[in-house]
Amino acid sequence: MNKENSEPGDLRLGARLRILRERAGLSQRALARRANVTNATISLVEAEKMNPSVGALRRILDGIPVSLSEFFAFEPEPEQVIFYQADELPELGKGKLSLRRVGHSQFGRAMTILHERYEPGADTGRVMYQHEGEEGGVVISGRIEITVGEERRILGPGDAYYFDSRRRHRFRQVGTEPCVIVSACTPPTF
Amino acid sequence: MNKENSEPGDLRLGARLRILRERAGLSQRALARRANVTNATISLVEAEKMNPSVGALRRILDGIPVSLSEFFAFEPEPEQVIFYQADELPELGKGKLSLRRVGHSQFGRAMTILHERYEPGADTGRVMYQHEGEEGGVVISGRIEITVGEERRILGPGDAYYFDSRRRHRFRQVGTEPCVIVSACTPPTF
DNA sequence: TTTCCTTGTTCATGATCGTAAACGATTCTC
DNA sequence: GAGAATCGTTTACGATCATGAACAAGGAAA
Repeated sequence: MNKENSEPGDLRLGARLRILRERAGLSQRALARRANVTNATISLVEAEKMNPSVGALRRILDGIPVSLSEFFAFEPEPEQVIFYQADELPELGKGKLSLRRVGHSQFGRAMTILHERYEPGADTGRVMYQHEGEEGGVVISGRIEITVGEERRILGPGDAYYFDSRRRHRFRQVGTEPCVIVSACTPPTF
Repeated sequence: MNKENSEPGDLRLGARLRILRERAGLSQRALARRANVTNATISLVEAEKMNPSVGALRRILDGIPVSLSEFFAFEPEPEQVIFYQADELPELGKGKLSLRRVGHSQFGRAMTILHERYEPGADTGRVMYQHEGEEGGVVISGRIEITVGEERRILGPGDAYYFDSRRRHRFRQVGTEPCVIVSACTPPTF
C-alpha cells in the first residue's frame, strides 16, 4: 500500500544522472568503479526502475564528482535538446549579441562570441574533450557536420547548436561552399 | 561486505532533518502524517540509524516543506554559525564591495548593497518571513540586536551577519547611538 | 571475417529499507 | 491520583534495494 506515490520516475534522478555522467565522459561501469557500486545499480537508476538510497546516490555522485546539492539543483529540462531547428529559435534582434539567447537562458553568462569560417575540407578532428564550459552557435551559410557525444547532425543556414564543451565534439565542413558560423563559448577561454 | 562506506551518519541527514522539522514546529508524527510515511521512519532517519531512499526522503521533505535541493544545500554544522566576530572576518580591501566575501563564497552572486541607518528605537518588527534569498551585512557603528530563528545576538562595530532570508528575522536598534549597517541581499529584490 | 573488448541491460539472491505495532516517558485534563 | 492524550524510541516482518553474474549489441584491431 505504498504504491500511490512511489513512482521512481517522478524525481527524474535517472535523467539527471545520465546527463551528468555522460558529461563527465564516464561509462556506467567506469562510474560504478569510482563510486564503489555496481554497474547494474547505475543502469537501473538511470532507467528510473529503482529508487536508490540517499547513501547510494551520494556514492554515485561522488564518483563524477557532483554534490547532492548540485545534483538536485541541476535541471536537465527539455533543453537537453542540443540542436535547434532554424524555426525553433526565438526571433531576436538581428544584432550579433542576440546569440546569447541561444539555449536556455540561465545565470548571467559571460561569453565570447566568435565568427568562424570553415573552408571546404576543414575538420577539427576526432577528440576534443575538456573545454570546461559551454558553447553554442548559429550557422550563417554553408553546411557543417557537428558530432557531440553520440549525436551527429548536419546543420545548414539558420540552424543552431548548444552543448557542454566537456562533451567530445567535432566540427567538419561538408559540401562545396565554405561554412560560416557565429559561435559563443563560456567562460571566455578564447 | 558493503560495510566499509555505508555509515548512514556521514551524510548528516538526521541532523538536517531534525533541525528543519523542529524549525517548522512539527512533531515526528505530525510530519509523518503530512509526508505519508510512518513516524518510525522519521525517528530512524533522524537518529541516523537508517539510510532512506531518495523517494522517502523527498516525501518527508515535502511535508515540511523543503526541496531536496534546499535540503542538501542546507548546512546545519559550523557554517550554520550565522554570526562572525569582527576578528573572524577575512581581511579584505576596505572598499565597499569587499562585503561580498562575508559568509562562504559560492557562485557568483548578484547582490544589492544597502547602506542602512537605524535611528534609536528603530525596529523592523517581529515577523518578516519570505525574502527568498540571502542577506548579510556588517555593522559600521552603533549597536543592533539581530534575531534570526531562535538565535539572538547584539552586534557592534565590525561584527557581521549572514543568513537565509527565508528565516524569520528581526533587526532592532539598541543603545543611544544610531546604528549604521552596510548590508547586501541576493537576489537583488531591492 | 574472427577475436576481443566495452557498452548498457536484465535476472536471482542477500542486505536493507519502511512499515505496523508495541513500548516507556512526559504532560495534560479530569 | 487515574486516565488519556502526546512525545520519541524500538522491534518483527514484508517490500524493495543493491549486488554479482550472465546477456546481447556494437566497435576496434587483427
